[in-house]
Amino acid sequence: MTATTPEANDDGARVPRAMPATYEPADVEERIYREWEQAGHFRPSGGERPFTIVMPPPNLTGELHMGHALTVAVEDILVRWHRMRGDDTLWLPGVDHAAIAVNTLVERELAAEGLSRHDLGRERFLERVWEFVNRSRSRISVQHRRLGASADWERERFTMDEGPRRAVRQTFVTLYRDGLIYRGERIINWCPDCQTALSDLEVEHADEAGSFWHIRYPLADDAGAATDEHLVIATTRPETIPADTAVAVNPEDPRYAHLIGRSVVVPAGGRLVPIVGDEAVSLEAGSGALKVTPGHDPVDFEIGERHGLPVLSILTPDGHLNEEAGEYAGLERFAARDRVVADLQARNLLERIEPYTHAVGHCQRSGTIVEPIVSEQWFMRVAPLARPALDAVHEGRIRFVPPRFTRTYEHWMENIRDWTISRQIWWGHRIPVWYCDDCDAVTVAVEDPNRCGGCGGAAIRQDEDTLDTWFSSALWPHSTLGWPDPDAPDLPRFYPTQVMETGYDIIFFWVARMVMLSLYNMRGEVPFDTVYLHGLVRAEDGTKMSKSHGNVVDPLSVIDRYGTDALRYTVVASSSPGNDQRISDQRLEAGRNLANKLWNASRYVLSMVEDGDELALPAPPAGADPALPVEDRWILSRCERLVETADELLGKLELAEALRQLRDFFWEEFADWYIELAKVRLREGDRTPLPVLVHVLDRLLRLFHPFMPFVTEEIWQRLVERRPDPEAAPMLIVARYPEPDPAASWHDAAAERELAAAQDFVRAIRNIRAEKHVEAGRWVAAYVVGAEALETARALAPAIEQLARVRPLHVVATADEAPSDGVVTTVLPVGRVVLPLGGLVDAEAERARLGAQIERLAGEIARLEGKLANEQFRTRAPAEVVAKEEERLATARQQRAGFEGSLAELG
RNA sequence: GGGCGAUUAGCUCAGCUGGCGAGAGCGUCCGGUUUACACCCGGAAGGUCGGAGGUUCGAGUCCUCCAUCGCCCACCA
Repeated sequence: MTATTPEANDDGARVPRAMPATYEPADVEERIYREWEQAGHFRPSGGERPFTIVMPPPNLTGELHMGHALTVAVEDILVRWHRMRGDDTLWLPGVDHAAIAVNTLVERELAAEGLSRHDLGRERFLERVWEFVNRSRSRISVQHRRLGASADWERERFTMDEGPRRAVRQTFVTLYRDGLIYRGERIINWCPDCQTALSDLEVEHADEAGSFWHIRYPLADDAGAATDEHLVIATTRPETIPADTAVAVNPEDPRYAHLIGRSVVVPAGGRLVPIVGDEAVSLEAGSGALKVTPGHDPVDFEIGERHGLPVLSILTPDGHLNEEAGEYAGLERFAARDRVVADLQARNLLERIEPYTHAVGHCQRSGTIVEPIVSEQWFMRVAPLARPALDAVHEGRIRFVPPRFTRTYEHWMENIRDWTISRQIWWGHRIPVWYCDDCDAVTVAVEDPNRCGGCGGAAIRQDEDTLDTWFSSALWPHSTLGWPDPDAPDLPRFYPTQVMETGYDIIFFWVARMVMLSLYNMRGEVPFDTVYLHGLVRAEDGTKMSKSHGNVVDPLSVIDRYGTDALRYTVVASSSPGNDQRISDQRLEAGRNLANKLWNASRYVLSMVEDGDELALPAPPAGADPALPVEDRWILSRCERLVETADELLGKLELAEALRQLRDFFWEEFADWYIELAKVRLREGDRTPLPVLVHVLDRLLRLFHPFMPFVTEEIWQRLVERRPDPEAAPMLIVARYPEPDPAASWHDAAAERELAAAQDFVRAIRNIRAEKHVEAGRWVAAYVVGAEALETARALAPAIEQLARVRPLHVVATADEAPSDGVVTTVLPVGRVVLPLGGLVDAEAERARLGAQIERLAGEIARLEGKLANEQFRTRAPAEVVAKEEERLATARQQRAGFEGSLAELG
């Protein structure tokens, strides 16, 4: 609690800690974070409404990406906001095991030692992985702390821990029993580099320039010998020719229909295969005849099934051709392609080569070109799960922000295909299935069995494969809360969670699957009600950040340079949901500058406070207290409106807009105007602005805190040394967030109007000074002619003098009372300002200036007159719009008359 | 082949259900050691809101078409 206890000197008097002139995040952040953590403020407080966020798994590779930093920032903002509102907030940090990525990294480490995982064997390999993972995990939690994540670290969840592992197994078993998980031989995507099966989602298609080889397939005669006739077949993958088991043509195709039933000689390998007719063959594409390679092409696989064709597999797991490929056996797949082409050419079977650009599937992880191969894998039948997942969105039980992603989600769900869930890697949740050496039974169980569920024999072996990482990720919202433990206390309290925050690139991988499997496991209860999707964070040049481009901006180095608050500000203020943003030093500087400005404005306010100052703000009467100076009533009114705006925007998850509003109020109204106005009084020994300064500062710190937690906490703790929190909150993180006052007691429209008038006067004078190059240090006399704003101008005269650097300031009621010789005049809607600048004024120039103003106003008047003369406008536009235009017209006319008067006086 | 997004000041972007005399930050220009802050203060310049139609009293905002850029989905060889 040292932070809330001011240092005492020998007399026991309070000695406020010094505040350096520049805010230094590095001196503050780590200490503040420890204070929060030690005080236990990250744990649920037991408030009435639960608010839950489960932190998305960061990248276990140990690198922190900007996208994840944004996720953490947004979630932390929401968590802090809810916590300050008294909600029972639970934020569980978690790590998923990122199976393929980790596997690859560890294998790479091994390769550097000249080893492969097979040299180590499963057990020793997994030991290596755990070493790696533990290193990464500690790095990850440090990273999150530095981002300011106010999560309950003591309850960190890792999907490979016991609890989540039970959840994975339980889900697998239930799905299996419900017939939604099955094992089968299908054509799947295979990455020869990662040497595992991949789901469709993990394959990224990219257009690549390649070739279209047009190849002659000789027709065979009845005896099976090649004839001189041939069929031309086009392919982009000649290396698969040895696996051809048929040629297919469209039965409607007049060119080829008569050939159905005959055979061709496969030009590589020489096997004799039939010509079949199949509707799937396009009449337009290629040459119209298709080579059928069921072992290495998904379309062909289906054709093969329809015609009972044999399936030939000619690829080894690492992408070489196997003995089925005959003379090409042992060649790497692309070397084989070249060889096949060369052979065909030599035998005059290559008709032509056409340049061709087509989509090629790449492994998301390794970038290697994936191969479709036939393999025995585990699959999840997702169509039955998709139905309730669609309903949940249709019925509005889950809402997307921004809503346009609803369609993306629906489209995917409606066209969903079975999910390949088994992976041939070792790190991951092992498939809870055991096979028996003595019988055909498979045992599927949550607990490791010791005998076969079929024959009871002890000779059982567990399936070697592991599950797709996204399988366990899909359980995240409930598995982290303790499911399937029936006594898990968090589950009934904190499930469903409220907001799921993530990048839109991950809707299918994660969001959709969380919805499906959570609904399934949680008896139809949705995992979260809102999916908030942020855009991608791009590099300064607009390209995607990637290591190969070398344009990755590391959040930690940004924090080192600018501070966490600056990073959070930048990344949140410039992000609207679903839209990408670019990050640059310039933007980060803006964030740092704001933190510094907060620091300095606070420094000023706090430096003004002395022992014995009255800091309590009188409670507002039903209306704002007319006894208070107008600027006090103004800022209090504006501040109340800010609270209302922030409340509304945060409720709508419009974080960026809320932050902009906070910034604008703080900088432009509080710092630039109110503090400057207050200085005038304080210099004269009037202490009455202090309660207002302290009050507004206090509200601002609270409002800003979720966004910029460190600088606000550091300041606030110094603030409460001077004026304790009314609710005795020990730290800002658990102080009360400002909420709108239902009575709107501080609203004061009159004060807002009056102060706006004073601002107009000041700006007009400053404008004239700048335009006429009056030296900034020089004090000149000025006249303010105010009709309705007269009283305000009088009351604020000392402030206007100070802010506009005019002295003496004459506040007069009519223009006659101001001089007209050697003056510069500006007519405002609220009155006019007259600056007698004598020798500085060139009468000719002033005439021109006034003339230009008159002309500008004349244009506006004409426009408004035209609009108001339009009967259609008067009848169809809402009355208040018409009234507004009429008022504008009146004001413009009045202003013009004022300028014309000044012009006439000039002669 | 389908779908989505972007196009607003020199740059990066806000502008929610149509009322906008279109905003911000950075940059530019002019002027400032006013004892919180030069990571600052004051002032200014700068946009026919990608193009063409349409709906409307009124369009940056809604509709149609087009152009450019980007993304996602898709088994067409």
